[in-house]
Amino acid sequence: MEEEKPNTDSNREKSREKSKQQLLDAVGKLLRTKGYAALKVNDIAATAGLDKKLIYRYFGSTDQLLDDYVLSQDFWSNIKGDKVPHVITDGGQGFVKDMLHEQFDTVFNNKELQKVLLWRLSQQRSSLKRLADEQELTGEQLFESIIHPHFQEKTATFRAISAILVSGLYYLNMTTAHNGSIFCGLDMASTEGRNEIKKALSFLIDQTYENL
Amino acid sequence: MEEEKPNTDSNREKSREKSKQQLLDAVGKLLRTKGYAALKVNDIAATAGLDKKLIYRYFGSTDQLLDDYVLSQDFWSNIKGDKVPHVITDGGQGFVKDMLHEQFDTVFNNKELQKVLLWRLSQQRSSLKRLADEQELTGEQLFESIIHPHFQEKTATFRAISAILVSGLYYLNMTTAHNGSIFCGLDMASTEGRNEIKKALSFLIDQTYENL
DNA sequence: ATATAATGTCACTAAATAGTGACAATAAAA
DNA sequence: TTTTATTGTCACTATTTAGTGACATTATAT
Repeated sequence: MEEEKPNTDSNREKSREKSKQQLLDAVGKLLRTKGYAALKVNDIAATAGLDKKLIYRYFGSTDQLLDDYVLSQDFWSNIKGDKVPHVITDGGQGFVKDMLHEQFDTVFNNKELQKVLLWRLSQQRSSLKRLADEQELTGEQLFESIIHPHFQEKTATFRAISAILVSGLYYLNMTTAHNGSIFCGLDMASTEGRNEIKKALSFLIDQTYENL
Repeated sequence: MEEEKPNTDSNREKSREKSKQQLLDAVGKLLRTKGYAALKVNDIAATAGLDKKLIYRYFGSTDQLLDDYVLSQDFWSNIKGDKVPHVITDGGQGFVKDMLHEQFDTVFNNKELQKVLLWRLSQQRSSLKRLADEQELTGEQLFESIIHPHFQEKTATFRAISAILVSGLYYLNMTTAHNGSIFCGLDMASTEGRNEIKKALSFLIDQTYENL
């Protein structure tokens, strides 16, 4: 029977925690390098250099290990809303622009995040759903504290614009990672191509703030 | 040895072609209902009501059957550039808007297309790559014949804007199909939510034509 | 020192999966 | 009618996969 142990500092406890961590790390490594489809018990155990039996003993099931992994990571730490400036005089225009640019680069540079986005589109999994829900919550705070005061009854349209832009960033980066990197004639793997996207983002946000 | 047969109208030929078609249809059905990950020989054969041996005999391999399937479909028929009006007086503003709206609805209503988009993001497969390349070609004609004459040296930015909008439509529809359907607080499965997206698309395109 | 309980290893089962060889049934050709 | 070639069926192999029971090893408690 698996029971919660008091967190003594015994060798056994350390050993157990080390093994658990090795297994969680193996999940991350496989996810980054081969994607969610490669997350199979045998491979995870092999990658961790441990016996798969331990997965069942420590996590109950492969599914639980995967959920534990997802919940243990903070994929959005770079993006989260805790960077909201305290004083906002432009209705959030500068902040939103910066956030989108940063999000675009973060997803580009974070292979694991890309794989998670794809995973989330491909499989039903409660922990991934929860990720999405948490993101929605963070976004909601933003809309309520910054966007709504500025755009008032136009907030819904601003939401739609945000939805399109954010989704666009996700998809473009996923496409780049896997297929050829040309989209609408722009090379999404090149600095020039990506700068065009950033220019476009800035333009669209500026237009929205000026004319919505 | 598999050799090309003259297209006689013999019973054998008909039988063979019927079986091949049943197998191709089974691929489509599985793709629509369960996604690309469910495209396994045993399941395809079972869905077709035929022996899997025939897959190898008629297509050489499962891979080849899948490629044949992809190439046999015209996923973009609803969207293709053959709807370009002959006389354009607004630099394509109306046409581009209509196209995006239509594309948004088409992807939403076409489960198979959604699965193909996901497949394309998830696996390397020459036939899928070719799909993407063909789409690029169609787009290129549009950019050269309509967009460039109007936007001139700003064409690259317009490309970037298109890239963002089109990707956004793809991702939003994929997200809707699989996860919860709330994105940026809008319900992408509801008419209201989708209308907000369309309003936003129109707004962004109009702004681009007026102020880029 | 001995007993107990936990970690970790190994060999196994069972199911799913891809692919193939042998052969029956039958259409077309001789 | 006999021969030939093709369609379609079936049983089989080999591999991969998830999961488990038995047991050795070792740390902790008595």
